Amino acid sequence: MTAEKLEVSEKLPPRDRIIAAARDLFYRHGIRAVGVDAIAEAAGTNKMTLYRHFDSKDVLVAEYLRGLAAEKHNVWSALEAAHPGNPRAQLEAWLVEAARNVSDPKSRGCALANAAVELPEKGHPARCVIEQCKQVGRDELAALCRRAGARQPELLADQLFMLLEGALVCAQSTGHEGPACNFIEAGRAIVAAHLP
Amino acid sequence: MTAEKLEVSEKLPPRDRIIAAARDLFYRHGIRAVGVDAIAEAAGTNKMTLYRHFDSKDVLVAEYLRGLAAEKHNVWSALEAAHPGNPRAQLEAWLVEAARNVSDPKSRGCALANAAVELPEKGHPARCVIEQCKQVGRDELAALCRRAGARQPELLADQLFMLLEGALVCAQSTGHEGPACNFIEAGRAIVAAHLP
DNA sequence: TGACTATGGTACTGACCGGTAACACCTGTT
DNA sequence: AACAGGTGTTACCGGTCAGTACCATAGTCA
Repeated sequence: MTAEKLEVSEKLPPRDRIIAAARDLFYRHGIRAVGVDAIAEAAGTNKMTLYRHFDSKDVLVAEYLRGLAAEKHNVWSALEAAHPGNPRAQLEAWLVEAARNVSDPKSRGCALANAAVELPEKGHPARCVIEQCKQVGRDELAALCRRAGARQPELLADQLFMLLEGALVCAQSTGHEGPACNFIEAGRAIVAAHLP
Repeated sequence: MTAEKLEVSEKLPPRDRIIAAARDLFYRHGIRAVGVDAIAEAAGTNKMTLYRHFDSKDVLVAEYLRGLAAEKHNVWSALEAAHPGNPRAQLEAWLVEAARNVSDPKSRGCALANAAVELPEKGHPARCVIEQCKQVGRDELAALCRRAGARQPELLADQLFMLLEGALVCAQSTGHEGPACNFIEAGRAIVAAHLP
């Protein structure tokens, strides 16, 4: 854990470097396992500067998750841009992209879901970020399923959503050679069963 | 976190009380969030007695998970006993039992999967317990799917396994009113698509 | 009675945690 | 030259963590 050298671009302002370091360390080792000292060191700065930008570790965690949620939100417009007016192709592309995440050997699951496991306290500032991001993701997926002509778009979206979350957590428990490697095949079968 | 009173049967030997307290606290608050002092206090004993029975916190964690894994293993014989010679009914009963876990408001997901999220270090003594338990569970489920006459029993088992893991983690992220409440409907649809 | 074992109680160590105080520096602006 | 704001550095605080030393007690068996 010590001497985590700064792999972060030097020219960025300290706040951005801290966020980048937090992303890396929180994701790889877990939120509770990483101290603010380690983050500051990996960011090439120190604890004082960190606390000048974030009131506490908890709000840094929330900010870290907010950044990830914002990036996830961009996925939907990217899908529309890649296959304009073709929701079925967008759904297939969503499956492919999700499978890529699942099978990535560096993957350690969904950072939001992992944070929900690590931070069960009801009032933690990160929890509203988690819940809102997951809710938005499911609703976007349901809208896509509806545009694709699914007979029960809400049910299809829930099935795919649970399948993806399950694949990501399976990859952490049983490794990437377990049930997770059947993710895309399972997803395609579910989609096919819902489309006329 | 302080003054977690001992809800543990008094007459059990200290080792059993410690395991029982660890189960409760580790599951509710997370493994890294609970110290050995809190476990000893909740067990009605003290830290010294705890360390006389467990070499370290890490082996206590492994023992805690081993106990859960052993209980999970009993589920399969219970299913066979409840519906002898009727694998399709066993599969439906498995779904019902899983849905009961998913929708339980006290549920905080699968303790094994949560531990895998909290303990990413490769050499942790808990990791082999987690991997073995999950592997056995999936294989038992696949065997049941085969007995039930599924056309692709391995694929069906992986689908159901991922669906369950996903439902459990969804319940922690988006609450029990999110996609998780469609678990049993989703599971039945998947099963129906695989049975002739 | 005496000896042995398991347990309880207290106090401690050394490390680490989140968070803060005080001060030096550097850079740009005017 | 004077100032101001953001940054770096060091040291510190109180608390908690995992783990241990030491001793007192209770029960059990001989």
